[in-house]
Amino acid sequence: MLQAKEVTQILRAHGYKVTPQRLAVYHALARTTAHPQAETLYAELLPLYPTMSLATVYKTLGILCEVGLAQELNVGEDAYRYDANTALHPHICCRVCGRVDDVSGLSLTGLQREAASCTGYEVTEQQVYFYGVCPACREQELRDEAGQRKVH
Amino acid sequence: MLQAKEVTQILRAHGYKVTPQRLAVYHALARTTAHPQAETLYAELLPLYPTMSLATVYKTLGILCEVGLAQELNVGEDAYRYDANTALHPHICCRVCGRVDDVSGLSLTGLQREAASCTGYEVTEQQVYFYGVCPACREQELRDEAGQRKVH
DNA sequence: CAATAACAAATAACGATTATCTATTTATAA
DNA sequence: TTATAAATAGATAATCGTTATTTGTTATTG
Repeated sequence: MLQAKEVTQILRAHGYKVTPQRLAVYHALARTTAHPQAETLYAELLPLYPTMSLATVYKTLGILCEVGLAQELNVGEDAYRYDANTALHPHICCRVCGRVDDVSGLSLTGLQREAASCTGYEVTEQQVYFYGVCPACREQELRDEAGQRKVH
Repeated sequence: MLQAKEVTQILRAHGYKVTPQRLAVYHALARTTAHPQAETLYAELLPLYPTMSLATVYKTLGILCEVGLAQELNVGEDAYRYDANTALHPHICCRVCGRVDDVSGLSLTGLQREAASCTGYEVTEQQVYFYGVCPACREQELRDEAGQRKVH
């Protein structure tokens, strides 16, 4: 998570003005690893910035992605998610509760090179998404099964 | 690409009726490797089935995904793409022309196991997307650069 | 201090997808 | 084959995430 000073520098370097709203969106995003949607960030910021509009959140997120302070995720929901961690790393999404977590400790740079040689593309980016059931939901499922067995 | 008879069996086995429209959507999708959007399939089918509506295409694609005859892709566009090849394989998307190709010859099963052990999730699916510039667009870019040099 | 440009907020617009409703078609068994 | 019940297709409208537009405000520069 970058400091306000660094964020300011980066925005200015790309010709964008620095406003309290923009810093607030960045810090709300950088403070969490929950990969929120625009709507979630908006709801979180509204108490602090009662005049902020959802359109401003979207526009700011677009700018943050453009200048390399965030990345956009799409796990197949109806809405985008955002991540202030722009390092190359996979994400994993729980099919039960919908949470999205980072996956750290997988080396993916080899994949990119392989993909380039398979396809003839010049490969510049990649996104890796896993889907399954998170630990909390797995436990819940085990509890549910146990409960059902008692009923029978 | 499965034959109509097999598709019929699979749909019936899942309790769905088999209609000319459903077979047509499946075959239009299975015939191509371009990973079309619903709109594209609709435009392709309209001359053959003048009464078909876009809603029917969407509903049919949803059913095909549910019964395992297709999968849904999302490379970050505003619309979903669909693929009748349901085997686990990555996709690669050209940032210039937007085309989406299959990547074959990458082994991904190890990744899934690694992700499970990193996160504690039970991992059931994955999607791998690469982004870059396709061979055709790379050539075009080279030609454009050559042209610019002449002008100077 | 004036002039200019960029901005935030509000609103409307847009477009992909889904829900609803009705007439039609399919599957099934007599 | 044909009658019947259930499921479907198509038309239409609705929904919702996202983007464009407009207008008044703020910040910056000379």
